[in-house]
Amino acid sequence: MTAETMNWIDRFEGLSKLEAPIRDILTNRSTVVSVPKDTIIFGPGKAPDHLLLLLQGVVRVQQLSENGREIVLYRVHAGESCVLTTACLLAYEDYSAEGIAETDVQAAAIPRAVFDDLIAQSETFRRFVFSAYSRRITDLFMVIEEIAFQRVDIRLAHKLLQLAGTGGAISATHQQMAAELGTAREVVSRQLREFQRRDWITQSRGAIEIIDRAALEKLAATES
Amino acid sequence: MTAETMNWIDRFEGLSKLEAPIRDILTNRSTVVSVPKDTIIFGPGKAPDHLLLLLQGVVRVQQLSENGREIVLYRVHAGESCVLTTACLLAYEDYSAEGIAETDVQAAAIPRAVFDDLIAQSETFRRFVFSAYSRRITDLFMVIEEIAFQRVDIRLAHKLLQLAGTGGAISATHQQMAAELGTAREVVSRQLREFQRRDWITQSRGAIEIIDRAALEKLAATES
DNA sequence: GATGTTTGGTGACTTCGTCACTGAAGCGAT
DNA sequence: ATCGCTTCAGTGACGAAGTCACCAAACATC
Repeated sequence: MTAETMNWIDRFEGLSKLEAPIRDILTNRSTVVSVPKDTIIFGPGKAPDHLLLLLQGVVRVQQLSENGREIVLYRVHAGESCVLTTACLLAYEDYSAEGIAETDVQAAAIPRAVFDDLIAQSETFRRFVFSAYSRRITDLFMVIEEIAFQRVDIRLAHKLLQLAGTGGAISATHQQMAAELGTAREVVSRQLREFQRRDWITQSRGAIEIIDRAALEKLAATES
Repeated sequence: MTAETMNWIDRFEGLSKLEAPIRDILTNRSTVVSVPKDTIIFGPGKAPDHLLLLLQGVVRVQQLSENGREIVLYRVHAGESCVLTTACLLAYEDYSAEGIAETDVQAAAIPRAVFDDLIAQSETFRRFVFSAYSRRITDLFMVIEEIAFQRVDIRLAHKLLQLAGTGGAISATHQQMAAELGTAREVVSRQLREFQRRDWITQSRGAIEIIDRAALEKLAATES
């Protein structure tokens, strides 16, 4: 229980220098939870009472609108924390963002009271938390900048490169790609058709494969 | 110096129940600064090393893009804190948002080290800070939702009502209104012309006056 | 193989963003 | 006052993006 369970702390950049007594609090007063893929971890009317530190897997945080459209805000990967949940804990208003397990997920859940203790007692932990906030806010700024000022073809090229594995294969429907960019399905379909016409990608139902990575990178690097 | 200077703490909802020793730290180790209108309080390459608590005035936080366009993210009013600056303190990346004094501004500046002390020692202060973060993040979510999913005429009507004083007068150029919404000046001009045609507003150089508030409210309440 | 569901394709149309240019309004200096 | 400069707003043409209604192909299920 000691060497084995304490190890997860070191997976977090920023927590490796954590003071010994704080490490103990963290290991003893948090629980490791497993969440199956596609579970809604938090969302409207489902406020979590724990801070989650992701050990394994990916959580997608997205925003829903009344008219059924959605946009992906950012992803939380292993080694990162879901600070939005702490924000949510204290939010007087409900907000409409939700977090979904994109893969099977393992996370360390820290109860609200323990979180408060850790913040009070450890400067290292404080740095970790505020740095996480900072990163998320920066992410949100980038999302705003992109949807407000960037053309969709550039953003789509960017996303394709970002989502593609080393082989260039992407498993996503046009609808899902539209949600990534916060636009409409038809817009994505048309852009992908154009990419295909230029032999930059090939498509099949629910899948996209990048053929000419260089061309997409060139488009993605376009200013304005 | 005592009764007079300690008073500003009570202007902050969330700090009124602050423990006495913490109040002392706050009053003795922070300085009240005055900033003239239009000063850039923080921005790219100008990272502040203080947390600011706004005593008087309004700070506008906005995002700039490479191609010269801009969008207003939110405003900080008296009684609120500029948490973004703390995020900025720890941000490893520079971000492109900037804070501008929209009026003459008075603020209590808390040095980074004192901020850390206060966070460590006072649960009340922690609540205050995290609650402020939560509010800002909610604001950013709303901005994203609006620019991604709302029509500009609805958003413009909304902004006009929001910016108008009790008399219905707004002092802003079309360019400034465009920045409020993150759109182009021509778009705002066309929409305002349409509003004027319907006798909802009157315009003159650098000023807009609301005539038919009810009509604008009806439009702003439109779904989708 | 028949049926229903999901996914993608399409055309027509509206809304929004961009570009290039015009003219009007305000302001300061002489 | 009036000349010149700067800021602000109006305009038309066009391209990009979002919306709507509908269809067809691919897949899933029975």
